Amino acid sequence: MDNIRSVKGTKDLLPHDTIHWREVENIIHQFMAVHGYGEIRTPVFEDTKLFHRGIGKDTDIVSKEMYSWTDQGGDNLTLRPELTAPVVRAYIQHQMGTLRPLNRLYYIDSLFRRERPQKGRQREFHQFGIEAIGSPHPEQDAEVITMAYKIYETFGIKGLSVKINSIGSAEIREPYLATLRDALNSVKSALCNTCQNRIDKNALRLFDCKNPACQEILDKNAPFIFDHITDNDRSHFGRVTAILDEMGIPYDHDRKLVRGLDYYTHTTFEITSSTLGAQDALCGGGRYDKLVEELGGKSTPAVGFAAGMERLFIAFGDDGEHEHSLADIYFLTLGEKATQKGFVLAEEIREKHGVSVVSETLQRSMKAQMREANRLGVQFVVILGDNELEKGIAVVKNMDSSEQEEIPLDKLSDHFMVDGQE
RNA sequence: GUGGCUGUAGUUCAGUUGGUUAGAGCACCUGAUUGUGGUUCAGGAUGUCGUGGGUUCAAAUCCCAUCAGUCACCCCA
Repeated sequence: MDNIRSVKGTKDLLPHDTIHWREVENIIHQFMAVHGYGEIRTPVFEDTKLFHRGIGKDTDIVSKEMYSWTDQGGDNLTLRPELTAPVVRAYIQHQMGTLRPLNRLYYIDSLFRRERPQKGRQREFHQFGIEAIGSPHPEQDAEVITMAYKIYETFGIKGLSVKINSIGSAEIREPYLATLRDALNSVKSALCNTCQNRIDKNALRLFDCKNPACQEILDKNAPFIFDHITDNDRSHFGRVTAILDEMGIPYDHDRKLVRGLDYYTHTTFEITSSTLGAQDALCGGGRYDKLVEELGGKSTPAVGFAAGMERLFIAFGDDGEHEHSLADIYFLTLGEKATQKGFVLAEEIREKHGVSVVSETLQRSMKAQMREANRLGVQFVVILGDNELEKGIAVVKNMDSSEQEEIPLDKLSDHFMVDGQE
């Protein structure tokens, strides 16, 4: 009989992990609050059509990585593989655009993609990200990129590299792709198979190919989309970089940076860290001026980024090996009566002072309980046995100094108030 | 979906050219201290050697398959 284990590509977060996750999440929440972004939480599953329309049918995500199923009522549903489309769906559904001209939103949530797991990639993973919906102006692009950079900086991540590019407005996409195909037709046979397929299906993505031979051919023959964008697009990009310069954000203009999802327009960017390995992207994002309209809303420009939580933890180079105290006080009891009384007193201490108190429920020996108290890293142990109960006192032991004193039971909870204020 | 590497105790790993009772550190438990932890000392428990088949007198060890983990490709966070 095989034991059931977590599904491939999914992970349990144990207390040892969650303590670390919560620290990071708290910093993110605080960071977002300071920037005036409000949290949004959307359902883990959506109508499959949302992703078909939002992400693009020919993308890898939609064509082969989604967890989709038909439920008992015949609805076609999908576990969200990304969060921009759901957030935009919610934005439209709740007519958030009518409340104010600009909505600044952020999220920390889990996503699902059926890929082969490897370092920095799971089937269920977590992202935090922001979506600023409503501003067409370069200031908004700059704010988003600055925030992405700054949050990694506050986390102390080393080896950061920001790459940015512009793929222009949607109107120039088709004419550009036509010239790109023309330019490559003569050398098509020299490209790798996937590149040859992409020429027709998703030509922009040619630039993502890591095959050195393909790259060489592209360098020689392929025109960059950046050189085909309009003057307006170019000045938009210039404003974005000017603000980044002013903010002291280091970046590289990477003309080959085109991103994988169909909805991007104008600015695209990515932050990588050299500490990560093969999956080196910490976060990616850009402007998506057509998506709101695409999903049935009023034409509204937007910018955002999505950042991988698991990759952030890898970049920390820290598996959460911190020694955290799980409790402040261990309530050691010996015998049935003392244990019962101890439950009442422990609760009194919790209620009065809000400190964490752990009671004994294993009926262990004193030695075993002391060892447990030490393992938990508590500062105090309250000892209550028959002897103490008879005398109406409890022994309070300070685990650092090993000193102990007798405290009358009716003064026990007050005793910790004094100590807590030291 | 494709390829490489790895599966031995809770965990990290050792286990010689196949050889009979499969080991160590850490962790855990008990005792020294009949009611006092973290140090020390003494002792203890724990394994379908990932699973299934094959070769052999004999398999943790060799072969095949399968599953799982991991890294990389693809792609992305």
